[in-house]
Amino acid sequence: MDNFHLLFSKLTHFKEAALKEELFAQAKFLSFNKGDVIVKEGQYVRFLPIVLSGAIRVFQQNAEREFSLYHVKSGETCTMSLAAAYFNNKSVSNGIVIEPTDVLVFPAAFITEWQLKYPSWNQFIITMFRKRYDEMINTFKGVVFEHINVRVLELLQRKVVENKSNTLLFSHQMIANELGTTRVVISRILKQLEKEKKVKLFRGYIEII
Amino acid sequence: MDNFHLLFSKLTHFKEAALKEELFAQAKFLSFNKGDVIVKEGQYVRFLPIVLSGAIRVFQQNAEREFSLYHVKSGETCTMSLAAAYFNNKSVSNGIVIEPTDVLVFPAAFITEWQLKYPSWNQFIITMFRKRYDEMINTFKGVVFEHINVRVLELLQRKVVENKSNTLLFSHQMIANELGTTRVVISRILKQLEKEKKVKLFRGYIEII
DNA sequence: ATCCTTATGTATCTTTTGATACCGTTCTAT
DNA sequence: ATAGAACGGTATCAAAAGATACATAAGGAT
Repeated sequence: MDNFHLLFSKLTHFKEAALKEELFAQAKFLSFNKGDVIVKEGQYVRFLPIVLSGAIRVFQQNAEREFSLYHVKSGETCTMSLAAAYFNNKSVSNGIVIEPTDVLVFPAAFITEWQLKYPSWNQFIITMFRKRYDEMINTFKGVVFEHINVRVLELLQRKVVENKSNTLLFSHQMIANELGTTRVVISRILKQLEKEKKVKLFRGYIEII
Repeated sequence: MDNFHLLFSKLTHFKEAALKEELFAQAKFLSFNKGDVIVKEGQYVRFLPIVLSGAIRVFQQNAEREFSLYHVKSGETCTMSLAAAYFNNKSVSNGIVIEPTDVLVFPAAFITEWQLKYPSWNQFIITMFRKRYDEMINTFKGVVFEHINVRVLELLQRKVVENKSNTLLFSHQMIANELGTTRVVISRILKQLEKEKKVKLFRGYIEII
């Protein structure tokens, strides 16, 4: 299978032959490693990324803490970049690669152009906005209405489904960064969950029961 | 000034003459009173609202609490409705009118159709998505990184700017509902702010100093 | 005037979360 | 092998927020 078909086997949203050709013609392929910074809050965004494989974590931070807004996975784009790139504006969030990741990037100008020309591109954009809204509102609800212990357990259960595995390669610090709290708090809660026979703790990973 | 021009004096985003005509042809005018429910979480959304005057509060709730995501004001639309209406899906939030409000509503089908035909409509849609993201992320940051006393003061200061007045007609309960906490907590914090000479408290309103 | 609702003030107690500190263990790089 | 970093456990104390209860006052309706 050549690159063209490999690419579109992962990007099933796009229907129009002309769109596919344009996508292929304009795309730059980029590969990133774990820890690479894609964008920092305050930086200008001039390119729209679409993830082919791997994952990017989009998060907010202050001096002591971080919390995740969402993860961008295969076939998805980052609506924060989209909203910024469209107006040649600054990013309001940070994006960092959390596993080896292949990305396509497109110059921002095409976002609008293709929206007007290709219904499936437009649908892709709106679908992404919708998906991120849903994710953010759920996170929001968690933060406002739930205690951290509940949020930790829900996060773990969600990841079990996503990863199709009961063993999650998370350090306590990573969980703290997802949820906007500190490592000590997470360790305390995980220990309690272990007492309740809901998880088993190991160095560098957690088993959900 | 006839209705047509009155309408578009408030909706300055829309440039194309043909779009204006279509908007006018397809729109239904609706008037709401304070307290009217526009949409409830879980309801299907089949129409896109654009506010002409007044304001709609979009919020989440559980058994005991509420918190606001954003307010939809003159010239704006609700991106939550947009995302839902586009896919003929259910609303993930609640919308309630907080002052007498005039609204235009359009059948959902036109959202896409006009996006493909009219660049200024498309820009309007993306602008709204961007604006709501910014608002939600700021709220988000507040919830995760700031204590409630800071969030209360920031809310009041923001409203002073928005309303162009140092006197805000807010009850303590309203502030609690904005921020996702309880009346008692807000009363306690406001009293503290009063001691610090940052506000003056009255029945039914607050003066910001 | 009387009753009812809404708004606010405040005290008390509990729970949750945060901050700090210190420890031992495991892994990695040299 | 050894040093240093990353990881996790836990104790102690402080602060923030929540829950509950009760009181007073203002405003509206009849």
